[in-house]
Amino acid sequence: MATGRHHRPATSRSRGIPEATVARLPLYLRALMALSERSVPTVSSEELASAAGVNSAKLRKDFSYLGSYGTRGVGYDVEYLVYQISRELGLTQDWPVVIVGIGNLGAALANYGGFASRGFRVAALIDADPALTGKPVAGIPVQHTDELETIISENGVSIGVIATPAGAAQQVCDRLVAAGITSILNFAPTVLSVPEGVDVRKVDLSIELQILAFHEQRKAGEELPGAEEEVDPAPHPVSPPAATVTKRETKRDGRDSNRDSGRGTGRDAKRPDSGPDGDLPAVMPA
Amino acid sequence: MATGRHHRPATSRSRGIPEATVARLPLYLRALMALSERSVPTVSSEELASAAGVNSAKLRKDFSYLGSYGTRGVGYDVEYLVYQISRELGLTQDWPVVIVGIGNLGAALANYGGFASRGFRVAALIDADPALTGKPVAGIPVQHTDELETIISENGVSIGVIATPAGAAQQVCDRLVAAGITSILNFAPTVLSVPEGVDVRKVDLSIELQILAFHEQRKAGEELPGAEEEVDPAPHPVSPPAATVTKRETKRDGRDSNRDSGRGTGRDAKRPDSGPDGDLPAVMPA
DNA sequence: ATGTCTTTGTGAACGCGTGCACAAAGATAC
DNA sequence: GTATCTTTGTGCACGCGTTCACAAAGACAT
Repeated sequence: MATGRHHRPATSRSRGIPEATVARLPLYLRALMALSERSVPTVSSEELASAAGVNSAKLRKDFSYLGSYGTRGVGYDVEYLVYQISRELGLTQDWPVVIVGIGNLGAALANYGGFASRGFRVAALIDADPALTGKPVAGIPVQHTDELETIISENGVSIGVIATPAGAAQQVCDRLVAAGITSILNFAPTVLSVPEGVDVRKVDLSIELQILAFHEQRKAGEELPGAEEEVDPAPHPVSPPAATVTKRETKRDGRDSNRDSGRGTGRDAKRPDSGPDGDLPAVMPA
Repeated sequence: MATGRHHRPATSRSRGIPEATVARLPLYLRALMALSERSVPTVSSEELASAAGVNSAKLRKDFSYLGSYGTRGVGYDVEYLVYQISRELGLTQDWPVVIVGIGNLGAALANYGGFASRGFRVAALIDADPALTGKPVAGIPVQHTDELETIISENGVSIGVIATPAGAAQQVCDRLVAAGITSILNFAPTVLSVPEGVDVRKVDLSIELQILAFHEQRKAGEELPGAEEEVDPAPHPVSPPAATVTKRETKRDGRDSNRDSGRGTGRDAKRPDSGPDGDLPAVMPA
């Protein structure tokens, strides 16, 4: 309970630009700036789309939300479009950013070049470790967490980056929000709860890898024509699952369950009680 | 167009688990392991959902794709569910991973604890800089790029992490794929093109910040009822886009040669100046 | 001018994802 | 056994996002 709203009305009803489109604008902008760098005057939707790795129809529709900035029969003026997208994204103004948690990751972020390239500027580095205080990272001296509120209000910071351990993230988040931050980029592997009106985006290495692993496993399974899937047929020769849990016995041990007949949709999956296919024991087996 | 396929059929038609669900499974798993740590035997969809920061109906529907693992009137068995999700994600097996590009970010990733926690294991660190070769990072000696193919084939690596500068990413990507990698996590700010069958997920700090900036700008605009917003009312005195780069050569590679000489007139830029909708005509202010 | 050619902008159809709301299933009490 | 209560599993509807396909718009040629 009390978990903060995770998202806005999602409709972005104010100016009617779909979220999915907003998420792609930076991609287009990057491609356009590369073209600009090479002094290319105009691009067609087809060219730009392939440079950005998207479908050309999608790109045109995305741009249509911004207005009609193209010329039929010719394409889009690169410089003009760069400016329009930059303005739409709010990149024509300066965005001071604070990074909280200057460990390996925080330091890497501070050093990241692409940071300052656009309108973003690292206003301060903050860490709870007194040993770090004053030490320069990426040319910026680390400040102690005690200064957090002061730094944010004095610099008018509205975007914060959390690169702390998971345990400290929610606490840091709360302080950031209380201090006036309204946008957070979270690198800690935790679900942050924030009041309405505060945006949170998360970057989670572990989750990304797990998603890749899922697809990887599926690929490996399909590879073989033999219809092996569902219940893992092959006992893994690798180490048993790192179940560090090993807690007390599950009092509800008789959990056999079973695999229903695949896609149970269409008919309510009758769950054959005490199925004959004794699947797996209650907890992480070998 | 030669540009690689961007995505799969997106439907994951093989086993019918929606992509959106797969992306949430790691979230559930994390919440479940926290519960397991505290020896909680069962959870309701409501509790687990709030811990994972999602809607309970969504969670139930997600789990329904995996099978019927709950008990009505009670909830879900934590240990059992941990195992089921782990298995579904392929986390019951060992996934060796290589990290290419051991700069600030690559080193931070190598040191990242959550990496090895699950089935993932850093099999090797690879960098093109000879000065780094042999130096241990996070306890693992960096190996030179020359060894890339050998490392991957000998260790049976199928997942690669790219943490190189943008310029090197595609090249590294091509070598990884040629060596047998079929899943890539890309931290370089570039669109990678890969052959079909290879999965790419990207993590892009700059894009995330730009998305936040967009919302931040919108918030600031709505804040004041009748204040500044919309298109900036003060259009810049029109100055030709030729500002920064005045090159004009259209010698772009073939395929558009049909109208090469045509638009060469010095002041060709004549796009929607003073367009019908009366928006601003200006361009990027340098 | 008229015609042809290229490329945009968008209406419309479709599919996926989300959330509601409720019947079904099991636990628990009696 | 029956009744009640809790919580799952899912049918259904709705809205967002993607894609197709084409008319409209402008450039260019004659």
